[in-house]
Amino acid sequence: MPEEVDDAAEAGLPLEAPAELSLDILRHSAAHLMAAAVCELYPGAEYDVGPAIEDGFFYNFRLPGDRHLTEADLAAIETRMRELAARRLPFRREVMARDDARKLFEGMGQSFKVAIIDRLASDVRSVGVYRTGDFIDLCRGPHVPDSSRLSAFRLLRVAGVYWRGDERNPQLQRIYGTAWFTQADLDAHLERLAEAERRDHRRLGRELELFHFDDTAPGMPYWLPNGVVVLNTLMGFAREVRGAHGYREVISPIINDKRLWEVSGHWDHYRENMFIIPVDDQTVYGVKPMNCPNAHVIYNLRRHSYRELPLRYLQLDTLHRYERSGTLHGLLRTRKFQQDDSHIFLAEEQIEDEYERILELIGLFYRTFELEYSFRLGTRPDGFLGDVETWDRAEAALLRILERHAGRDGFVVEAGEGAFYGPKIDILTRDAIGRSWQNGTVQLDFQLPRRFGCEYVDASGESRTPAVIHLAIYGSFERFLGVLIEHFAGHLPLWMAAVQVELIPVQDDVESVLAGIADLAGRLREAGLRVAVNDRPGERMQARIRDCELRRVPYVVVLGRRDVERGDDVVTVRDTRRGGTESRGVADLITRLTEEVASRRPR
RNA sequence: GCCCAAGUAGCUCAGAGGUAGAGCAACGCCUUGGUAAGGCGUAGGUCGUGGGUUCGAUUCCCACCUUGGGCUCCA
Repeated sequence: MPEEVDDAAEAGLPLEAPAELSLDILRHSAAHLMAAAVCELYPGAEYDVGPAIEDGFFYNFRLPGDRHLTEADLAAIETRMRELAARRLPFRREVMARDDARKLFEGMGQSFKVAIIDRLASDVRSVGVYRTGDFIDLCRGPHVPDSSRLSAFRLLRVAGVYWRGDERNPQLQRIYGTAWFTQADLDAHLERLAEAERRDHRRLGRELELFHFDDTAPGMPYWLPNGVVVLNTLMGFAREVRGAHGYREVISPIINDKRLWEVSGHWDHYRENMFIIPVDDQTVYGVKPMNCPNAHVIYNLRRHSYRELPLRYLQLDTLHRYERSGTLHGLLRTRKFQQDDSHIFLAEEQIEDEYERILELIGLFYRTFELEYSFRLGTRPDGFLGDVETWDRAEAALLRILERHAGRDGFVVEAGEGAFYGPKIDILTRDAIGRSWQNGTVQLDFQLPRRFGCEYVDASGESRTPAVIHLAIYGSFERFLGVLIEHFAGHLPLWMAAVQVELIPVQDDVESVLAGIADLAGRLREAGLRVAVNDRPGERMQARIRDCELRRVPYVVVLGRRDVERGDDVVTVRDTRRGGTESRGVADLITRLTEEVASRRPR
C-alpha cells in the first residue's frame, strides 16, 4: 500500500510537464478534481495531500464539524467530479512567493497546507500552486491541461488515516480512487479487482472446506480435513528438504515461565504482543510468540565444539501473537500460526557460506511454486544492540550475497528496518490484489546467544559465543498457504491437493460399473494417490462433474458401462486445471499422476 | 487500537416498527444420465450478543463481539 507522502515532493517549484501524458499525471489530476468536488460539496473541508499511487490516487480530508464521509457519499462526489470535468476547467500553474502562499492558505483555513509550507527547507523561497476552477492546491504538478481529460475514473473506498502516518496524530479521512486513460482500461482494472475477489483465499478456504475462523478464536484458524492434508503436505516438504540439508527438528513447550522471556528480552520488548497466563500468585507463563528462546535452551544443554557448527535446528511449533484486532486478515495475518522456523548456531566466519546455502534453499522452495518473490534487506535500526563494526561487517556480507543471488534489481534495501539484534533479509510475495506480504525471513543475531550465555570451544580451546541465524523460508505456513491459494486461484499443485483424483460412475446402479470404479480406486490408492469416489445418489453425472470443478479436484475420471464393456482399461480423464478431457490407459494415467506428484510440478 | 462499513437459513443475498423471504446447498421421491447445474417436494432462522425506547424491536438508540476496506503495527 502507498507510502506516506513526502511533503517536499508536494511543494516547491513546479515541475515541467513532460511531452507525454503519464498515468501518474492523470491520476494526480484526478486527485485534485476529487478534492475540488469534496470542497464544493462540503464547504470548509480541509485537504491534506493527494498523490498518484499504484493503480490510482487518493486525497486526505478533514471535514468541518466532525463530519465523516461514508462510502455512500462517494457517488455524490463522483457525480460532482464528472460535472467539473465536463466544464473543461484548465489546470492553471502559478509560482507564488512562499510567504504569499502561506497567507493564501492561512486565509482559506487550510491548516494542512500551512503546515506543509512551514516544514519546507528554509531556502525554499517560492512554491507552485495549481488552480482548477475555484480549487487551489499547493502542488508542483505536472497536470493534465484541463479537466476534460479525466473521464475514466472511479472512487473506490474511504479509509481513516493518521495525519502524516503517525498514530499519535489525529485521524483524517482518505478517499481512494482509480483513474485510467480510457473506459476500457478502467473496466479491465475493475475486472481484475473482481477476479481478485474470486481468488480471495478466505472465500476459497470456505468453499473448498480448508479452514474456518470462529468468533471465539479471532485470528486462530481451525484446519478442516481438506486443509489438514494441504498443510501437512507443505510441512512434510519442509521436513524432507530441511532434513536433507542438515536441519534437525526439535519440539519445545508452547508456554514458558516468564523468566525465559526475561532472559530473551521479549518480556521487555515484546510483551504487549504476547498472550500472558497468570498461574498463581508467584508464577506467570507466557505463550510463545517465537521459537528462538527455546532453541537457545536446547543449545545450552551441553558444551559444543566448533566442529559441530553450524548446528541447525528446525522448529515447526505453534506460535501465538496477540496482534492488534484491526490487523487480522484471514490466513495472511493470524494470531496463531506455525513456521518452518529454524535457528542455526555458527561461528562468525561461517556466516557468509551459510547464507549462500540458505539462499539456495530459498530458491528451491519458492521455485517449486513458480511464485514470484523479492528480497528486502533491513539494515541497522535506531536503538540497535551491539557495536557498529559488527553490524557493518554483517550488512556488507548480506549485501554481497544478495547481489550475487538476486542481482541488483532483485532486492531493495530498507535502511533502519533491521531487527534490533541484527540485519535481516525478508522474502516478499503478493496476494491476489497485489498487496505485498512478508513470508520468509533470514535474521542475523549476535545478541540472543550472548543473553543466553551460549558458547562453543574453538580450535585453540577458547570459549566463544556463536552467532545465530533465524531462518523461516515459507514464514508462517498459514500465510504462505493463503498466498498460494490466491496464486493458484484454488487450483493447488497435484502433490498438495486434498483429493487428487475423483471418480464418477456414469451409471450408479450398474454392478459392473461400480465394480470398475472400486477397482480403479484401489489401483490409484495403491499408487499412493488420494482418491475420492463421487457417487452421491440422485445426482446426475454432469452435476457431479461440476461439483468436482468447483472443489478444484485436479483430475476427474468418469467411468461408465461403455468403458467396462470395452474392457481395454482405458478411461476418460478430465483435467480441471487445463480444461478438457482425454482418454488414457489406466497404467499410463497412474504413471503420469505419480510422476507429477513426485516432481511436485506446480500445474 | 483508530476511521468507515457490515453481521438475516450451511452459502450468496432480499426485506421491513406488528416477531421473515429467494436462489443454491441439505433431506425425500422420481429420473440411469457420457464430461460444468434433470424434475417435484420437505425441512431449515431467538434476524451477531447484551441492554434501552416502545403496547410491540429482527427493524430505532447505546454498548460489546466478529468480519471487511484502510491507517498504525508486523519484534
